[in-house]
Amino acid sequence: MGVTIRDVAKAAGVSITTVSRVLNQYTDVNPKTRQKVLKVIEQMGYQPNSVARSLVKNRTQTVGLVVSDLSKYRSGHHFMFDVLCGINDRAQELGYDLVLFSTTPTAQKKTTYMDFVKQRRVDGVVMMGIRLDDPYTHEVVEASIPSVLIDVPLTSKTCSYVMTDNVKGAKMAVEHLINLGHRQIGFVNGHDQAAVSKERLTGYIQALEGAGLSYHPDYVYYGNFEQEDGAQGVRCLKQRHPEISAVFFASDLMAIGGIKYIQSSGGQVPRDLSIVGFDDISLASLMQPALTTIRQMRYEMGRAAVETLLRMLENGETGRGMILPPELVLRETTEPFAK
Amino acid sequence: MGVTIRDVAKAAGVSITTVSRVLNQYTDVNPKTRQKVLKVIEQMGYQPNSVARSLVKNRTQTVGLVVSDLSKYRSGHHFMFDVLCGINDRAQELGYDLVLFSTTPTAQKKTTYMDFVKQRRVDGVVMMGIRLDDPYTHEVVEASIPSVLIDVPLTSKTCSYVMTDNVKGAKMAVEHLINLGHRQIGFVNGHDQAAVSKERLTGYIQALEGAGLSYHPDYVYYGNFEQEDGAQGVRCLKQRHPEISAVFFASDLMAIGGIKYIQSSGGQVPRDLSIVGFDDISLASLMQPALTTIRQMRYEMGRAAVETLLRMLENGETGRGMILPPELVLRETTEPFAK
DNA sequence: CTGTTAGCGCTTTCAC
DNA sequence: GTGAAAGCGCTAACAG
Repeated sequence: MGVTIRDVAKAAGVSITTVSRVLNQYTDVNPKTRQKVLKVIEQMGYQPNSVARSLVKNRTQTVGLVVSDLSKYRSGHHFMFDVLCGINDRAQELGYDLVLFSTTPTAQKKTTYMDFVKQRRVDGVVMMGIRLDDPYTHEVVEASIPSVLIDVPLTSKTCSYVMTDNVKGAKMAVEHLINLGHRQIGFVNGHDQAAVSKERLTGYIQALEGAGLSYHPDYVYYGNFEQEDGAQGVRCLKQRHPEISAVFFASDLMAIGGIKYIQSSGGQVPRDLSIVGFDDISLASLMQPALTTIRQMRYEMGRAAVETLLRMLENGETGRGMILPPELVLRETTEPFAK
Repeated sequence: MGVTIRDVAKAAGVSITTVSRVLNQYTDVNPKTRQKVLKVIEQMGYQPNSVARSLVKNRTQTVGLVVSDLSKYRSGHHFMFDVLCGINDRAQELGYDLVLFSTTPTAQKKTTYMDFVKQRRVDGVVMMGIRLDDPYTHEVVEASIPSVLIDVPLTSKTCSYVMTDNVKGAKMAVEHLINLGHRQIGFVNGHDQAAVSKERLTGYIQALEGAGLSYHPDYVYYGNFEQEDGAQGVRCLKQRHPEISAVFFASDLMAIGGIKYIQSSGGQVPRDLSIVGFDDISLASLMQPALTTIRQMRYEMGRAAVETLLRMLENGETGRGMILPPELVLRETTEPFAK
């Protein structure tokens, strides 16, 4: 069915080597021969078989995107999708294909990360959605194949990472609240096996201390980035500490949960509680009231990940961290503290 | 670096043929030999090289997902992401890998659909986000490799499609409005090169006629599924036909644009205009007021697409259409018509 | 500048 | 039951 390099060679009256040469842009080919071959290729609609090429070159021009349980991110977590778009776009631009690999939790096939890499022979990997205590995590960092982690600040010779400056982001959020006059500020964080949670907590504390306020561990609630966790968080916090006048959430989804909770119990945002989220998902600006939040450059994170990966791959660069700046987006869910 | 079948054979004291046999679950292998080989494989951490395997078998165990300009769907169009998750999950379950192929509009690399398929040797393809007038469209339908189209009702021997029953969905939406007493019902449709737009228009007309109402082509506005198109649509419709009391939108995003427009011009939904959307994206339920809409089973569409594809691929089934049911989700943006 | 040759790692006849 | 050998489509020395 498919036309091979041999067919082209025969039709052009040259050896397959010569065809291979023009295919691979070698310069030592007689211009006339090149033209002839090119013409035949065109006519026959020949496309080199990348599988064969991969086999001999031992490179697939493919990067793997490993996500633990992609489907988990369906409802609302558009973080993943935007990063994915960035990865896909940049990979395409640089001539690489993207293959998805998501570990299904159901039917926990023991296809480990390394199995995937070894079998599919991807040239490099970017991972997201993994936790610090994930068994994969260290497998990747130690692996010989280049990798880039999204939101996990670990490096090795072959492993880089890309993440937002979460300390700064959290700090900006909380300082904004402080500037508005709030003094009792709660924090609904993500689970503690996410690197970002640790960083955001640090930022929260730094902002507090920078303003001479003391840090109450009891003002922090740990959720799982989901909407219901946000509702839970506000409920617990307000119940135990009615004096809290503002809450910072480690994700927009949780912030929305928090807002919905306040509203459903007869309150209003920001009148009864000032709220700042994190991410700036598209929902944030569409909400009523529109959510004040810390924007992450998701698409750019994806692009940067591929960029970094290919630099390790093609230039032999060594692993390093890359930090993207957050941005405070002022909208309608915060207002000055009114005693 | 990598351990090959030859290494395993040597270590196990058998020929590579035998190793290949146990790898491929052939039965004509002495149980003892099999055990020995298996043990060596385990010890050496051997993983068969799927590239080599693909070359000789001329099958890659890979399906391609072709999307025209994936990034376009970033803000708000979570339709794509959910379908993608479905595709990914089902493909994984069935032992196939997913490779993404999105055509970047910028730098319109002339890498056509067929080039991709021929080069990467994917076994089959699912396409989404393509238009009827897209050059790809017919290339795919006619191709020898199996394909499944999402939302484009075209079949051939090797081409199937999966889509929601859009006629019925639109009909349900409009009938709901009619039952509420509305008589002057506008329709903000998608662009007319989308198959779904045609179907939804049909449903709209059918509902009208079924209730003995007449169809005014002038009550239909054509947008591009984006938020701003919805705003535009309502503006035009209300301006030219102030008597319109309800509008059906061909996407939630447009419906939201419509709602925002009404609100920003001092009106209220549903008091001043009843609204029904289409899709049921996560935003819909989170909006204020929450959006009444027609739900599409996006994740299931993705799964069904892969299912169908693999049936063509592995059982030689011939192309066919698959229709998934829509569902009316009642929320807060519609109310009885009050003269 | 061009052709010959030897693999890349695997599956698959075909003998034994 | 098992092995030898051919070959998938291509690239990469190495000659000429």
